[in-house]
Amino acid sequence: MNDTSAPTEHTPGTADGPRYDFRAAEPKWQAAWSERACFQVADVPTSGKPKYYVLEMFPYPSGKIHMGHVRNYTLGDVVARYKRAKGFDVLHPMGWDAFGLPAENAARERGVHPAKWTYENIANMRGELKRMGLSLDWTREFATCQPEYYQHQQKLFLDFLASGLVERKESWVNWDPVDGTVLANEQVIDGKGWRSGALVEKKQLSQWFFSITKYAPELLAALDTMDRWPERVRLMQANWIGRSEGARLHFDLAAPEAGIDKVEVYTTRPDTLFGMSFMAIAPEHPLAAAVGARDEKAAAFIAECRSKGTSEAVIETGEKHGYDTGLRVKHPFIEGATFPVWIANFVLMEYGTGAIFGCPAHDQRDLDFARKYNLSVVPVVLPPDADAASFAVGKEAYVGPGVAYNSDFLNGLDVDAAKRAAIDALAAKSQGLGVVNWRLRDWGVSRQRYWGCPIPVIHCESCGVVPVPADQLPVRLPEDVTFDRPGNPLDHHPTWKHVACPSCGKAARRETDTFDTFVDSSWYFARYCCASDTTQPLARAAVDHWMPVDQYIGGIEHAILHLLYSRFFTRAMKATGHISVDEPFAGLFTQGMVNHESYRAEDGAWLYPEEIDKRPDGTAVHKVTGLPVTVGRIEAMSKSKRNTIDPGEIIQRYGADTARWFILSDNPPERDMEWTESGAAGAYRFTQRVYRLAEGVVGANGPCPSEFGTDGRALRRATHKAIAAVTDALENFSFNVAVARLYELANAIADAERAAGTAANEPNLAWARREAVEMLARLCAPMMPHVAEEIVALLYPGSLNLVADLPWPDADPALLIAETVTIAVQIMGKLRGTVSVAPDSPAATVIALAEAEANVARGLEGKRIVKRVHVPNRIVNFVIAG
RNA sequence: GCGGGUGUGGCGAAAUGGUAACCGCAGCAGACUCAAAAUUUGCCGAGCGCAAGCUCUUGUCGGUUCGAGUCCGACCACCCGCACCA
Repeated sequence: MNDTSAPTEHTPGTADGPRYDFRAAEPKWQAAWSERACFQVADVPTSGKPKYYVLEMFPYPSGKIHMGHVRNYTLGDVVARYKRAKGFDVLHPMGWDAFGLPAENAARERGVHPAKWTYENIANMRGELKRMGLSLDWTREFATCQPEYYQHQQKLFLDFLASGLVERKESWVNWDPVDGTVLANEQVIDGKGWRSGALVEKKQLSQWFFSITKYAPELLAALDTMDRWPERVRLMQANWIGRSEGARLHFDLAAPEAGIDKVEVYTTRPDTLFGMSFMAIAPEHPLAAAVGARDEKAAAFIAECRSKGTSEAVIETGEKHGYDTGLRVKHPFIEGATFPVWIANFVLMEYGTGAIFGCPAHDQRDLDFARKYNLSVVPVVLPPDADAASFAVGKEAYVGPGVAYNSDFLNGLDVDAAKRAAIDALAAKSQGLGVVNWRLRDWGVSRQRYWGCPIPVIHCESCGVVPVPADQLPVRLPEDVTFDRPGNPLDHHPTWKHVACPSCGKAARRETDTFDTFVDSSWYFARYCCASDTTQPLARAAVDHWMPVDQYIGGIEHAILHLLYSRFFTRAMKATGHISVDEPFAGLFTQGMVNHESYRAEDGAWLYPEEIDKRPDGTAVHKVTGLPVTVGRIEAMSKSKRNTIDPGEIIQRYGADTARWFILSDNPPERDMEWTESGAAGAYRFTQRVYRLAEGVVGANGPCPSEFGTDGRALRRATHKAIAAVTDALENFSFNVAVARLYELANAIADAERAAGTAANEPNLAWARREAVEMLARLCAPMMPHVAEEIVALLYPGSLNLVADLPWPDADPALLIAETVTIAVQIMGKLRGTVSVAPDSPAATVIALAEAEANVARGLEGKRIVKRVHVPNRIVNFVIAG
C-alpha cells in the first residue's frame, strides 16, 4: 500500500520524481490531523462558538467506494473544513447503513455470514475513506447492524407504539411464492419476482405500519418553510404526499349483498354526479370478494387482476378490464335511478375508498371504460362558448371549466360552485361530506428478512401482541442461522422465536419480521450527536445542541423516501420526547451523478476503460487485440456497462487531493459530471504546479512591508481579490468557480515569478509572492488539504501550525479597490471602446474621456447625442439620433 | 397526461440587467532537449478586412430597457420525477 516507487507512466514528474510526493505527504498529514484530534467535537461543546452540522448520506457497505461517494464526501468535506475555518464548531460524522439484502444474497450465493461480509466491507471502505483525507470525527462512527445501535431503534419503536404512532394492520402486498417473502414494488419486474422469476401475487398480510399519514398535513405544510431545500425536491415530496379536496359519499345498493348495503366512494368531482353511468370497485374491495364468493366468473376475474395487476403490459397500455357484477346502486339525487356495479382493474384499493362512481363525459379513464363496455356518456359540464344542444363527448373527456347542465339543482353553476352545492346537498341527506384526501399511505416496515433490526414484539395466543419490555432490549439477531432454503431464516431458526410471553408467561412466539432498512436511516443523523451514550437512543442536551443538520448532502435518488421518512421520524421522536426539532435537515444539497464514456468491442461486449487505448482523433482500439472499439455514450457509471473508475486506483496513482480537486473543478456540483482521464491528469498537474510555485518563495517571511512596486501591488490585489471571490464561491456551493479563481491566482503568481526574474529591483515583490502562495494554499485547503499543509509547512519551517487549525483568511478591503477601472463605452448599446479612469471618477470626467476616445469619437461624428448613460465604474452609453 | 429542470465555443463551463465566453480540457504553433517525457511561451466562437476595425453569435420568435445569456410572453428540443390517484 505505501508504494513510494517511481511514478508510473501516468504520473508525470521530473526525472527524479515529482517535486511534491503525495505518497509520503498524504499519510503524514492524515496522521497529524488524527493525532491532534483536529476534527473531534464534544457532544455538548463549551467553546461558545456557533455550531454547524455537516452530514453526507452514509454509505451502504457494498465493499468498495465508488466515484459517487468521492463526490458526495468531497463536497461535504469542503463545507466542513470551510465552516471550521470560519469559526464554527463543526460536527462531521460518518457511519454505515449496514443492514440490507445484498448481505443476505452474499450469504445465499457464497455461504459467507452476512455479518462477516458486512464488517469486512466496512473495514475496507473505512480505509478508502480515510485515504481521502476527510475531516471526519471518527469517534462517532457506528454501523446500523450493531446491537449497540439497533437496541435504541427498538426502544424508539416501543415508544412510538405506546404513543399510537405504530399500528398492525392487514394490507395487500406483493408476495413472491417461491422465495416466500414480501417484495417492494421496485423488486417486481414484469409482474415477476426480481430474484426468483416467479409470478408475483397480491396477498393480504398482517404488517407493522408507521402512521406517517397522521403527519401528512404538517409534512406538506412545512415544505413551504424549507427554503434551503431544492425546489425540485420539495415539489416531489408535495406530489408524493398528494393532497386533494373532494367529497366522500355513499351509494345504497338496490339489494344488499352478503350483508353489505352501501358502497362508499371518494371523488374530486361531486359536481358531475348527474353524469354518472356506472360504479366501479377495486378487485380487492370487500364487495368484490362477496360477489366472488357466489359467482365463479367474478372470482376468476378477481384472480386474474391479482396476478396480472402489476405487470407492465397492463400498466403501460392502460387497458381497462371490467366485470359486471349484476348489482345496482341507487343515485343519491335521482329518485328511482340505479346504475350497474362493475369490478374494474383500474380502480386502486389503496387510494380513496377503493370505489368510484364513473362519469365518462368528464374523466378520461371512465370514458375509455364506458366506450369499451357500451355504457352511457352524459355530459353535465358545458364548456364556455359551447352549445348545450350540440355539445357531445367523443373520444376525449372534457375536464376543463364550464357550467353545469343536465344536472337538476346544479344547473347554471360553475364547476367550483356546483361542487360546493353538491356537497351541501349530500350533507343535508347525511349521505356525504367534503373531505381532504391524501395520496400518501402509511409506511409498512415489516420485512421477512434476517439481516435487519428485529421488531421487538411477541405474539401470545392469550394476550395478543405484547411489546418486549424495554429492560429486555436489545432483541438480538441470532448468529447461527442458515440460508439453505427460501424464506426468512429467523422463522426457520429452531429456538429463537420460541419465548415466554412477558405478560402471562405462557409459551409465545417472537415476531420474526425485521424492519425495513429505511427505518435505520431515519434517525442515524440524530444518533451521531450522542453516539457514545449507551443508556438511551438520544441524549437531549447533545441532540438539542447539534440538531438540525445544517447541511445535508446526497443524491437526488433519496428525494422522496429517505428524506420523507426521516422527516416523519423526527416528528415522531419529538412526540415521544426524544428531540426538540420538527425538521431534521435545515439545508439540503443534491449532487449530480458521476458519468463516464462507455466502450464496446465489435462483438458488442462492454469494455473497461483500462482495456482500451484512446487515439488523438477520439477513436479507440482494444489494447490487446488492436481491434477498433466503439466509443459510446457518456452515462452513469455502472458495473454492467463496465464504465466504472475505481477511486482507490485513482488515489493510488494521483493522490487524494487530485481526485478531490478534479471532482470539484469540472462543473457545478448539482449537475451530472463526466470523469475524464485528461481532467484528472490536469488536476494532478495543478497540485504539482502549486507546490513548485511555493518552492520559489521560501524565506520571504516577516511583517508586511509598507511599500510595494507595481508588480507587487498588482499581485497583492490579485491575492485579496481571490480571497474575496473564493470565499463568496464557497458560501454559494459554487466550488467550480472557487477552483477557477484559484487557477487565476496561481497564474498571477506565475506572472509575478517571471517579473521577478526580469525586474530585480522591484521592492518587496518576494514578500507579495510569499503572501500570494500562502493564501493560495490556505484557500485551496478545503479542496486539497494535504498539499495545503505541505506548502504551509514549507513556508514556515519548524512551525507547528496546521492549516486545519488556521482561521479562514480575510481580504484586506483596501486591496479590493482597483487602482484604475476600465469603463466600457457603448454607442446605442454596442461596444465601441474602453477608457481607463480612477475608481469612482465623476460622471463628467468619465463621459468627456469616453467621447474623446478615438473609435467612439468616430462613431459619434455628425450625430446628435440624445442621452448619456453613466454607470459608475462600469459603463458609458451614448444614445444618438440622426 | 401532470410537475420540474436544462439549452452559451470542439468539450466541461463563467458572467450583482452593464465589455459574452473567466478558468480548465482538447487542439495548433514555438522554446528547452540528441530525443522523448516533464516544464514553458503564444494562439484558440464564426465571417469580412493588409490593418484600424466592422458584422454576426448565448435553442426559436416577440416584448420591456439607454443596454437582455440574465427580466416578461409564446414556441421548439432534450433530460428528470410522478402517473389508471377518481
